[in-house]
Amino acid sequence: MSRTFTIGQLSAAAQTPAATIRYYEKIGLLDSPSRTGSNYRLYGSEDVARLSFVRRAREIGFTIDQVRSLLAFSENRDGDCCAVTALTEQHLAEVEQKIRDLNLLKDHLSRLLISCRGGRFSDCSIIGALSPQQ
Amino acid sequence: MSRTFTIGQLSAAAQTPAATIRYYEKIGLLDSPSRTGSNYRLYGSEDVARLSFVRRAREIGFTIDQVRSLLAFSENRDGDCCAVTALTEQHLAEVEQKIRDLNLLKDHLSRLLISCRGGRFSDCSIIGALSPQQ
DNA sequence: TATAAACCTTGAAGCCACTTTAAGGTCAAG
DNA sequence: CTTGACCTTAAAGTGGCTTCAAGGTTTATA
Repeated sequence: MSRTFTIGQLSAAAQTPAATIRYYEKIGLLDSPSRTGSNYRLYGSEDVARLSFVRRAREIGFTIDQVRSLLAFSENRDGDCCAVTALTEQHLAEVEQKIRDLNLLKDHLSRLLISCRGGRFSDCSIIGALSPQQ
Repeated sequence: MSRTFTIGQLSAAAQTPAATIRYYEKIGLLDSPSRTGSNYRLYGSEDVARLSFVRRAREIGFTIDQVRSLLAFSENRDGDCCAVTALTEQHLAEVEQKIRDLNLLKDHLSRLLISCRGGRFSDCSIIGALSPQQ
């Protein structure tokens, strides 16, 4: 027989704030747990596993909707793994695009800083670069 | 004498949706403009310049609060440029941190994809990596 | 001149993924 | 028996907008 957890214990076990757990329940990402006589939420070990899964997927940047899909996939052990691979590939492509965008931005900011030789605002090349018609 | 702009014309001139212009006015990033007899907002060329400045600063990732500071700096032509440089350096540091984080994430996702050889969900190494106690 | 299309107005709600606040009820330790 | 740590809920706040609903105005066309 498995032990039970209050929301605070689940929070500690799955490294997730209690408010976030309630939020996940509210949006239907986690099932409503049973309650004690005094209306406290009461979880089991399987809830720790499920929430840890959610937390890890979120940590590596999947959206809530993607996590919903991943959870569904993970609970249908006979399905084909391709759907998971496709989701992950799509996510990877988005991450790579973000990296490209941020590298362009980084170069832009670096160039702005190099061009700036100090002095007054009226001479500031950063302000100048943001101002129109220059 | 400079020409006037309706919100739609300002929107086109500064490449910013009208709803965003109203939002910027609401949060005090842009001044309330004068109005026509029929209560339409009426802008001048200086508003095009100011909004273009805001749009460019936002495009390179400054927060609204940072843009507020940059605007204040740019209108005080006698001040010292260091404040602008400091803001830009701080922003650059944040961008560089994000790039590092995303590169770690990218490597993590790539490794997950390489390890996945297809098959059923029960064999899926991606699902496995997200599940606890593995 | 009628009318339709394209503009403008406001306030409020929606987006994402939470976090924080307010105002309480419950439980274990000293 | 009271203090403090836990739990409950609903609602509002975060950032930076976008979208919606329900109107009023102006311009182009038939």
